[in-house]
Amino acid sequence: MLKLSKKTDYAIILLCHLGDVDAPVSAQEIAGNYQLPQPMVANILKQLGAAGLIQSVRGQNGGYVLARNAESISLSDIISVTDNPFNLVECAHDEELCKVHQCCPTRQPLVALHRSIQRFMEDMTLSTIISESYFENLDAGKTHHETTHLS
Amino acid sequence: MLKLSKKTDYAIILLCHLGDVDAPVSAQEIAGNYQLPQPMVANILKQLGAAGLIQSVRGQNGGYVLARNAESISLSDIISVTDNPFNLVECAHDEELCKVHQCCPTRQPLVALHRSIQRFMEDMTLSTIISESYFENLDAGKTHHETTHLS
DNA sequence: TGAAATAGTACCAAAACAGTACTATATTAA
DNA sequence: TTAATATAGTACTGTTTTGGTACTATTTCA
Repeated sequence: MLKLSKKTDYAIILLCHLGDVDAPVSAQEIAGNYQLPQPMVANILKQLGAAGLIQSVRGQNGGYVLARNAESISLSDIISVTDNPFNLVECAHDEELCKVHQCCPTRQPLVALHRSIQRFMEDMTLSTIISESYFENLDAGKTHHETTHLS
Repeated sequence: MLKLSKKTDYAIILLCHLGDVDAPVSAQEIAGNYQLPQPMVANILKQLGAAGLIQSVRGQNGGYVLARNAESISLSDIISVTDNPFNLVECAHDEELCKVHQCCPTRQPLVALHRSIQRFMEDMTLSTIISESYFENLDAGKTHHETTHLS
């Protein structure tokens, strides 16, 4: 299915939060703040830490901080941690087939789609996401969330 | 996971094939031609037929034909049949939350990504796919499929 | 020393995916 | 008219992925 996993969805929220704060933020704190399942949040933060997107501070008053500035973290970076590395199609029909018959018709155009999405996700940085969500929040009172669901 | 289902992958192949031929083509014929599982192919063709993308001809010497010309069938059309209708994110964290706290930071930028992909898939028609795959096949002998896998 | 945090790992249930099976019906050709 | 070859409809199943949990160890600070 062509959609982001919840893990990715959550990860973006977590990172946005970290991008707004300077002091280390704990998993519990974020989970409470956004009403997300605490163990899930903890797990995702662990993963993001292991991937080097955020830095951990252990011990009491510990938590996580962004490891780099928000401009240098792309949506693509995030997705490769929480989803698998992005692959629109992973040549389903094996290469043998391609040799027997003509090469599968799907590859060329789907590679184009893949690249287009890939570029978009590389250009979209965490700082962009944060600033755009800021605009969103400004008139949140007016719009009243009618547009919450996509498509 | 952000990838196309095999069903969609197959569907594109099937439709490309139908776009190249005038006479009705049977499920068995296509399955044999591309070494795809015959019942799967049959099922996908059934779905594509029910969705009105292709037309069925029953009985001996029957099969399927494109119901419209290849220019008017978009990748988006195909995906909405074989995958669910495209939804990059389906607001995970429920609306209650949005009212309590600020609206989730993910929506705005992900809607942008969603729209971008959506447009791409609407602009990409079956005829485009077929012609691009034709170029691909021309030098299939030279390239020898080293670029078969994405990313 | 105890509380609060991350680190690591392993587990589990539910959903989606990929593929199969079976029965019914339509069409054509011998 | 009958057998063969198609689609039509529906339901089933095994495997993988997803979403989420649990548990133990380790680090740090008060």
